[in-house]
Amino acid sequence: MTGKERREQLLDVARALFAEKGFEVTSIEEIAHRAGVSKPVVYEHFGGKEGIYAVVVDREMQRLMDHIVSALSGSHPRELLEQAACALLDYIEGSTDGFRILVRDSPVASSTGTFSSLLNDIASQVEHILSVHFARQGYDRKLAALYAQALVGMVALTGQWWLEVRKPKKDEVAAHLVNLAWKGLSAMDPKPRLRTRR
Amino acid sequence: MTGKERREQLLDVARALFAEKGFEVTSIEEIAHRAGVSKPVVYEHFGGKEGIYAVVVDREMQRLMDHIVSALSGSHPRELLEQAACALLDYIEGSTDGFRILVRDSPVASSTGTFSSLLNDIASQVEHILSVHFARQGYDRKLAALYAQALVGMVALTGQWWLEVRKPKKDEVAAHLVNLAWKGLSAMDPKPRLRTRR
DNA sequence: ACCGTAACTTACGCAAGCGTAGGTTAGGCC
DNA sequence: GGCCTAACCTACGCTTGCGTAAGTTACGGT
Repeated sequence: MTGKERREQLLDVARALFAEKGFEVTSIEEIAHRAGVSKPVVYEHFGGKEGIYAVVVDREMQRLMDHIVSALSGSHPRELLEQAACALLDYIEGSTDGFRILVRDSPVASSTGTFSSLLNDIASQVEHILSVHFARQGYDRKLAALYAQALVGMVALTGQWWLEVRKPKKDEVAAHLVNLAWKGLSAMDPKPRLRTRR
Repeated sequence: MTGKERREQLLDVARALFAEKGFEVTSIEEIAHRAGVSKPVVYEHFGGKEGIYAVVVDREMQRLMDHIVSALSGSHPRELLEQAACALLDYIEGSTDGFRILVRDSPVASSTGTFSSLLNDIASQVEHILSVHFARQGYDRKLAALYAQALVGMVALTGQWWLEVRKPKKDEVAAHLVNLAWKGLSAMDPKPRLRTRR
């Protein structure tokens, strides 16, 4: 097997293991073993555990960001919200393991002292979008950060839950999330539908 | 130092360490050392790492639940929401370390295979409350689970974020969360105020 | 046919950390 | 005063898992 191939295979195996057991508990030996290879091969390619983990996380972040950014085509915030929610659920469905990894906290991230979750990066993207909307509506821009966290938390935890139960269908989940975020509990649509989708 | 005292002290130390570094990374030796005592003392009291962790988590869950349950006095769902949000933020403020622990995933929890976070227990409480409201409004009760996850995720991630930035003030954060959940982005109050609080 | 390199191996050194065995202090109780 | 027990210690065995050193196969180019 060529170097490139092996490298990709190792990344696949590692992603699955990190998703299943977390960073600390996963051992390099296990990664190597499951790839049908011996330990030093992993060191050859990635230099160590942090190394391979970093690559896995980086790729997954990239993947997720691409997914979401390319989905945002609308101008109205409600459309954007809908598209973002759909994109995230698509990502969760398509890269379940990756999502599981992103949701756990990173190993060294706590060394920064600050709130670790990688969802923070996403939240700050959302914050920018919201900030524009807020300015237009006359709300305090400072509050965009708060609402961004709230929205991201809403979608992320629901996504994590949906990952297990897989019911109702994805589009329906997205429609309800948008429904809640946009209209609120007081004025919810009993049977919300997606508007921009497909 | 008497047995009871030592036990409590060890629990305090362990809570702080688990919050700071997570379960895997925290060692019994470190707990013992920081308590100014040697390893076997910890084993004497708790039998092992899982043992002391279990007690810490159990206490913290209890504490959180008590906090929230005792705060719920209203009848209108909006009041309940407001009270719950306030209670959670109070808890976060008062037991920062405990909240950090509850938010991380538990060590053996992934062995169950199912979605690990302890927030799930809270979500199912919320689900019951929502379910009543949904029935009254003619919504599909099956959807209460989804909306419960969404609401819990919203408050939890915002709480985690607020833990770091500590701004704006707690009551204000609660007011905005209720604002978003109740009225939605489309009809938000620019300067929401708490209604039931104090 | 020969050499070099790329892919991979076995085998080891080493540190961290769990859990335990056995011994030591000290204070209450008869 | 002698004894028992509760609280604690030092010291050890053992496993796991990281990272590395040195050797082996196989294939392509000259």
